[in-house]
Amino acid sequence: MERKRTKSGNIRLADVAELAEVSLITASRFFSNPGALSVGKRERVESAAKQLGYVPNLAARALASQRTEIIGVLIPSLTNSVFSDVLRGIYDASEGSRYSIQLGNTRYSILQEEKLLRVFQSQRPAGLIVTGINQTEASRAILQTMNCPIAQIMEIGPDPVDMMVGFSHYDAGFAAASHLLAQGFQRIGFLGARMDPRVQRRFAGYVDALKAASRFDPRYIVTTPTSTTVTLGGTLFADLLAQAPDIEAVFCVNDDLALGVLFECQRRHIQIPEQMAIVGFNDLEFMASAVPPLTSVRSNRYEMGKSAVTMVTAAIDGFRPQELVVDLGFKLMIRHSSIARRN
Amino acid sequence: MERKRTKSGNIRLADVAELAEVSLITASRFFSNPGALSVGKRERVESAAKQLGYVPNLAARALASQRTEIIGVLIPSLTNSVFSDVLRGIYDASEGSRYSIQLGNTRYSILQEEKLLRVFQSQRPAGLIVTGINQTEASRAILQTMNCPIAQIMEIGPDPVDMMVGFSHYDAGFAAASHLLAQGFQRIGFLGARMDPRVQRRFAGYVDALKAASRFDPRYIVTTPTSTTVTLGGTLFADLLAQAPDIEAVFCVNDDLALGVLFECQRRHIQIPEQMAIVGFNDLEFMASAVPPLTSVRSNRYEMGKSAVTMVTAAIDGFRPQELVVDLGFKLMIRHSSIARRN
DNA sequence: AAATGAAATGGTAGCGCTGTCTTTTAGGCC
DNA sequence: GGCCTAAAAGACAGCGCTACCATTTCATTT
Repeated sequence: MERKRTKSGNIRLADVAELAEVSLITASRFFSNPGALSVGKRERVESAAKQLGYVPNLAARALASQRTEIIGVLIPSLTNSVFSDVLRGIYDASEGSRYSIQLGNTRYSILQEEKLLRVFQSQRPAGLIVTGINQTEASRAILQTMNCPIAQIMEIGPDPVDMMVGFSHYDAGFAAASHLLAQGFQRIGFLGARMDPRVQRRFAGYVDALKAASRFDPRYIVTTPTSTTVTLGGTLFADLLAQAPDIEAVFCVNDDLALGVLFECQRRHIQIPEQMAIVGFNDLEFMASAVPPLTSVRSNRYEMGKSAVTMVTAAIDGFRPQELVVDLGFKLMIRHSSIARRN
Repeated sequence: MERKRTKSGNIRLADVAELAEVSLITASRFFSNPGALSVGKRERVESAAKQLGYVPNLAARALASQRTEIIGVLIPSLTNSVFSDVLRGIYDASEGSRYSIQLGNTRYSILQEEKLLRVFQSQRPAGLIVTGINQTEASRAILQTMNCPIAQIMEIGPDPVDMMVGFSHYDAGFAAASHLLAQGFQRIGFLGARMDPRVQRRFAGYVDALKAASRFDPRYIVTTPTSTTVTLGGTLFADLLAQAPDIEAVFCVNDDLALGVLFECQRRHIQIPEQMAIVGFNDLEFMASAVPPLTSVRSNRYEMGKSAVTMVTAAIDGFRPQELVVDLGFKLMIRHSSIARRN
């Protein structure tokens, strides 16, 4: 594989064109629209590029064409497995397209989100995916000026910036609490950690469900701004038991907390569901194989990521979806941990 | 905020320079080396940029300067929480620097890795982080030509492409098995899933430890190429029990499998550790709060990501680390699940 | 006051590619 | 064979920025 030395030492498209004995622009077309070349030239360019080991320069392409093939993605956490699933959907969908993903981690801070948005601005992304509907005023302003399709994911709400894919966390929280009420539980606790906007809406759903049944009591609620762990689930549950020993059931705002509660119950020899019902949120894989299997609220996280990319890429290509707001819903996975003792 | 209309409709550095009444290059320097400007001009450029809402164009910058501030990262999985931790380290470290991360998901395929490497080539990244030491020949060749600092992470081994941060999975597997042997367990099973190169090296460590103690028996081994889940842990354990009912202990190649084994034992009323000892791998957070707490091998995943970025960025800036291969080690976290019944 | 050198500023030429428009060639029809 | 149309190929300018080198400014030294 002999190397042509050019001024800069890099192999440029011009070198390929020269070797293939075609014009620069014809070589360029080979990469953007090979069908436009005659068979002979197509083959010549192809073999010349291969022979020289030509690698296109994306920066030059972006500058000349005034567009990129980058989709910026902003998520609040990398460790939370909820977002791993969303990301997997995003990366899976992007692989089928010509777009690549630029990921930013906001760590649940809307200020960090704003900062990352400014970085994205410099990249001129072709599309954008952001988490949630609680952006700062400045972030909203930036989004408005970015002039590219934008999807807000994880939840749906009023006043979308552009497109939305998610579900109602309020409804999901309401459904979880209602399920426990329907099973005949009366004193239903709430365990919450890292009270981000979506968690708070689940909480609001829980509160309203209990109030509607005249079962609401602030003594049943334990929350902390700390981030979630399994161990924390045990700790919070211990706090809840201390402040409301008569508690019958507990709705955990995510599955890690629920697992922590399960372990704490095992430690204290509390029977599930006979002495304590448990409902989690997200329906991570382990919930179904726990002993006993734990009830949870399943959301279509993978689908959410995938749809977001599909919608954004379609919009980039000029096919804006009919429905700009897509509700992917949720499903209450009722398992042994929340089946009524009486009823 | 009035807008200057230029030919392209975008605000360019030239517009900022014009408004600030300085030359183009002075405006450019404001962003690359503000200290080189006199106070007066610095302020004029700053306010002009702000007034116009100027956003630098990274593609143009990359093209003109012939370098980028992108660090490419290739990992095999987004759902495996091992890599979430590594990624968190990577993103945390990158935030302190001026570099941004471009992430690729290889899904444990070295062919996919090769493909993504070609994509990265087009971006001309300033540095690269790849997972493991098992690349294809072609991938190695690409890495060689990329002419930027490269860190291989997760494990260490012979023949580094450039730099390495990790630990010996063989030693860790050997240590886990040795611990069980030292506790007096004689029939020690192995549960493995998604047998990637690192898992296989852990397995080799287990095999050699048992062979050294003359305790090796292939009947004690159950593996599957399927990807890991908690549920799978239970299933594999059931298979192991079926083919070797006299098993006393089990070394699980990761913590999800170990949790599955725990649940399966609970289901079958098998006492841990009296009737069955369990050792996991990775030491995910839940291991310590399980009932009983589960023994595992802790690796410094977050540190691994962080160090990799630190080493790569230092190398980009011309400060190649003294030690090109960094062994971050591992730590056997001995908990109740593997404490000997006799001894 | 002249000489010196460092700091501050500017001019110019690309970086590698694609959009736009123009020219050439090939193909189809009477 | 001549004419028309479409396909294929090319010329050229310029995307927005920085590297490189040249020039100006100004404080300091003799």
